[in-house]
Amino acid sequence: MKPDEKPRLVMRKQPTQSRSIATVQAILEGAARILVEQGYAKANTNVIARRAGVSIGSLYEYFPGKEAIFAEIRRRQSQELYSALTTGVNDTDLSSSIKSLIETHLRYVRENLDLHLALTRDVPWSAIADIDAAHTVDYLERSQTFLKYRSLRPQGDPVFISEFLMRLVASTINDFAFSSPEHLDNVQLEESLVDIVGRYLIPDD
Amino acid sequence: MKPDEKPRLVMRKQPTQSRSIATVQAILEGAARILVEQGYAKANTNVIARRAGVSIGSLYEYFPGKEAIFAEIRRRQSQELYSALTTGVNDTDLSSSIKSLIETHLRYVRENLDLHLALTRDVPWSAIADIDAAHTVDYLERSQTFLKYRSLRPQGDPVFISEFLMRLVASTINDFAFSSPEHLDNVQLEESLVDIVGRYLIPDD
DNA sequence: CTATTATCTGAGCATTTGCTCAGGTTTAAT
DNA sequence: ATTAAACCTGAGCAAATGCTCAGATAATAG
Repeated sequence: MKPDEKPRLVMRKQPTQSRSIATVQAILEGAARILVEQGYAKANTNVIARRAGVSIGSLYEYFPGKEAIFAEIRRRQSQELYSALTTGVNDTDLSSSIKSLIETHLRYVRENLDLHLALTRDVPWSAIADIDAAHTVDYLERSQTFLKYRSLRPQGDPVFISEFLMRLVASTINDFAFSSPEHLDNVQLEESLVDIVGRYLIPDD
Repeated sequence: MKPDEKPRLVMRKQPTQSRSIATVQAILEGAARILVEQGYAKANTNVIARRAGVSIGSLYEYFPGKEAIFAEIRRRQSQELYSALTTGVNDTDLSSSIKSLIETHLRYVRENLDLHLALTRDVPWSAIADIDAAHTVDYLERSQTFLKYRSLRPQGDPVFISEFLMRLVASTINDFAFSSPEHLDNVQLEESLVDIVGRYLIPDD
């Protein structure tokens, strides 16, 4: 029997009144600002509270520490991306679904560049480890059922192929955002991604 | 005239005697251990020094702070990977060079998994931002001259295509290491990468 | 109107972390 | 052997950070 440790990455309680919802919102926005402008190291709870225009006591009312704040920010961002990706997929046209996924992902990264970069660069893995996991699983299942019943060029496990392509697209976009953000607006990037995935997946007929 | 700030990411001085070289080595190894086992947040200078069996004073003799220690670790790791990648490339056979790059990169990540993950996950961007830059530039130049004088299927800027593929391969491997390390030993991963890149690049003849 | 619950405040103590410095030891040079 | 330079030590202070708690204010319920 472990003396069950207190969770350090989830909110202590959910705000119910509109006043407190605003408070939490202010904290999250303040934290995001500090993160983008000063980096994770300088984003301590006192600084966040001041920037949010909220007392330090209120902050600890809802969050057990700064990790939990950024975990929550990440959760919301992740949810937003996932929703966007999901809506673009239709179950009948493979090519157009691929194109839509890449387009949507690129657009999302462009539109949230600063926060997206700061979150993935600076916030320690331990704080955001399992957050995307649920979405990823969900996402994988979708794309798997999608691919499984189609005859595709590459031989081998469709489950793996599905994961492989998903990670390839996402990580390539992230890497460009990281190291070469000027290319996010370069049409070549989108075209190349669509091209390489399409060519890999679809038989030459 | 800026009051030129002291660099916070480079070693204060190079050790010359064998004794001090060993000290620095111990510090780097201790730091790497702590990083892997406890994470960046818990790796403060006092802990690192104790783990390295070195006094805190000695640590500050060589490093201005913990960021510099991990920057140095990163520099050495990056150098190792870059050397490995470079040797595998020959200037005549495109297919075999691609295969070699992918193989080498995968082997490197497999063999340094824990440290590699900890470095990219936990160590803040600010500490390792420009370290890979030099290598990347170098690397890009090589692959560009390599591709530029060859007729390739994809139309468009060969400079971009070169960067695109480099980032695609590297980031996909890293992403699997991150989120799906069990697949690093899966032959499908290597095969798929070789397949997708080869098919993208090389005309159907 | 009263009681209860939710929310907010910020001074301030405890803990952690960063880092120096005065003094000691080892190595190299002459 | 003597001196100089390189190297090491760790107590301990300054600064940063984490977090609580006693008490105030606002919303809601009965």
